[in-house]
Amino acid sequence: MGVTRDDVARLAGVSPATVSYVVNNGPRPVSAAARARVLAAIEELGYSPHAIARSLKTQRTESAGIIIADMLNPYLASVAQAAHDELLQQGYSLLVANSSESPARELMWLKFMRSRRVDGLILEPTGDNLPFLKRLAGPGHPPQLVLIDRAIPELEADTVLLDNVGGARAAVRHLIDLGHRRIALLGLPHEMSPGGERLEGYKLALRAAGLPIDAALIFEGTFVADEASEMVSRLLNVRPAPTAVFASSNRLARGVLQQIKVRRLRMPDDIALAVFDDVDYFEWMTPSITAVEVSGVALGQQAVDYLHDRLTGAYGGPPRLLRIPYRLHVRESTLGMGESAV
Amino acid sequence: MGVTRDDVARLAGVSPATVSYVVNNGPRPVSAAARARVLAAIEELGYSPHAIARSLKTQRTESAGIIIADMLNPYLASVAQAAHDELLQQGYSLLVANSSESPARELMWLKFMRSRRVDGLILEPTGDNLPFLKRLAGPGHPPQLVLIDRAIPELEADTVLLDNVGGARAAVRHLIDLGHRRIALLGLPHEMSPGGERLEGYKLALRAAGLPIDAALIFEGTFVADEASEMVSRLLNVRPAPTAVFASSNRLARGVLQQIKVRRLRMPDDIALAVFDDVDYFEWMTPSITAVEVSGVALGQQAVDYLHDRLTGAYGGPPRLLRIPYRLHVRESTLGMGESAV
DNA sequence: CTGAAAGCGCTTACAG
DNA sequence: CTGAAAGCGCTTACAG
Repeated sequence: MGVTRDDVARLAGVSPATVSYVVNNGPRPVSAAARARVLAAIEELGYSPHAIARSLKTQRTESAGIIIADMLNPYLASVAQAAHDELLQQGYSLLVANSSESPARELMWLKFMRSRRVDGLILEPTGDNLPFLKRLAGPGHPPQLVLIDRAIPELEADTVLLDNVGGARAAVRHLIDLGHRRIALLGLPHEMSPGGERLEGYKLALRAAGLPIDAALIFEGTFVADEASEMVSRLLNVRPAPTAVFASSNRLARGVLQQIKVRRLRMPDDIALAVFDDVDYFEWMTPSITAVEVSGVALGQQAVDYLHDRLTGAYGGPPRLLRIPYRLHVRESTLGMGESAV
Repeated sequence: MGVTRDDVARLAGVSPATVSYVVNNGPRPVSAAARARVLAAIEELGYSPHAIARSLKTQRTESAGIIIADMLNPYLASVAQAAHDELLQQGYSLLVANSSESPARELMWLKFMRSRRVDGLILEPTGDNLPFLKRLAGPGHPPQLVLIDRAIPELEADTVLLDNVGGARAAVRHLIDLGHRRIALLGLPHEMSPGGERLEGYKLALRAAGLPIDAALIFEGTFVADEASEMVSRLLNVRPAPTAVFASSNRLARGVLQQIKVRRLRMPDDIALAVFDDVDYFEWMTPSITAVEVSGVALGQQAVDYLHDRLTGAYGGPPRLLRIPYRLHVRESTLGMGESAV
């Protein structure tokens, strides 16, 4: 706006320092008379303190960044939203960025966040850029790094993950309990921790039931939505045919729904479906979709809490790791319409 | 990180100014030898230019803000994502904030964005805070304001809206063409432009067909999702019963799906449904849902283009207003399963 | 092609 | 309770 602290000081007839003390409510007292004159001058001029200049002096920006793969994914959107709300409570703002699963873009954003001197950084890592991250996340100096969703064991950083193994195992066990013996896995890339761990949960459930692990039923997908449908198409053509599918993400589930529609199949009679990651619509679709719910809100809040502990010095110990629990919602896509408890 | 331009200058054996000229590639030439020494020193020290300090001097932050009602709404998420991507192209970062439909929270964010000196601000306004916005959006000084989704005629600002009237009219006309005579409207708050305009489109379609406008069939909702289901419940109890519903938002549509599920109704036989705002799942549900698609991506990009024009001085004229066109996707929730063209 | 220096708008120790 | 002043890390006109 062009109006600075000095303008306010001049109009109020005090020193610039006094204006600062009024604006910041401290750290030293200001007489009631001077305060009143300053506040009146601020009002009259429409003065807005320059947060950028303040940051330069204080060496804190009161801001955090979050880099996620895709804010259109409702799960990640809820993580970002929760982080946003939680940070707001603590007086921080949030810079949201999309890596789009691209390591190059991730690196660009990492550099950007560093140049903007964010106090904290929440990262859903692509898995690359390890050397850069190691330098960035050195202890003591900002930004304070918290990893979410995907583990990077080589990095000394607080991490919040999902209980991928538990959730996948529970979903597949549920399918087995219903009598399914040929259960296909629609997986995320196995080399990343969510993909690998959901695959592991799938295998554990089969093994526990004494069922064979058939490589022909295991499909490894990418994050690209369009590929899902084609992959499901191949999956449905396997013989003997699978009677159930466990989809490792809501994106992959969409591919299943798409093929079911195109082929005019019925759930669960022709094929049963269970999904990792619940979406609002799953509950109100017909048939409703059985899904493992993992709270993006809980994950986002936890990440901010970890950040906050470090930033305030409330915690200074070794890296922490926490897993957000899952909840299995059994619905009509596995149970059938008649038995539904809606 | 603590390492500053002066550290680099010292190690490279040049003046601090020369470091700046290398980092910024100008505005004056640097000898190849000096450049090489500077680059080596930057690499060795891990120097990261301090964007905050730079902003203070240049008076530009190369950042923009967006304040939307709710980033969990897939439509608004796509707007934010598109704005993010478009700004990225132009070297800007984006600060995302949620007003949650709260004027107080909106005001807080407006002040925050101003104090952070964002160059541009994209706002989906709650409708309040007009005096503050008027001062904020004075011509010439930052932040440059662009309104989205909701008009505020009293404000001199570029605005990007949806073709609410056209989209609603097309959907209701489609229902009329199928023979429906009692069509209920599930509306957004009428006093805001999207709610009012979608209501107007509904009325226009009825009038054009010579049908009466029955106040008993018009429901005015809020943005709270939970209320939708209860409102739909009342709607379905109107006698004579409506044979079709036009839902003015994806949130409201969820309430319809919920009641349809609870009451075990069939679409479109018991009740037909058309929705303003398409959601990915609508296409793959059974029955698939007829919806008016409005591109959040187009809206986000257009908002950024408006911003960019102003920021670069490419446009300096009077406020502009643009409406994003709609597209009606006719699906099974109105057409029936047999006739579907999937 | 290069350096010394002013200044962006603040905070806060120093001195009264 | 208050003011004058140093300094945060940069950019860029000024002078050579």
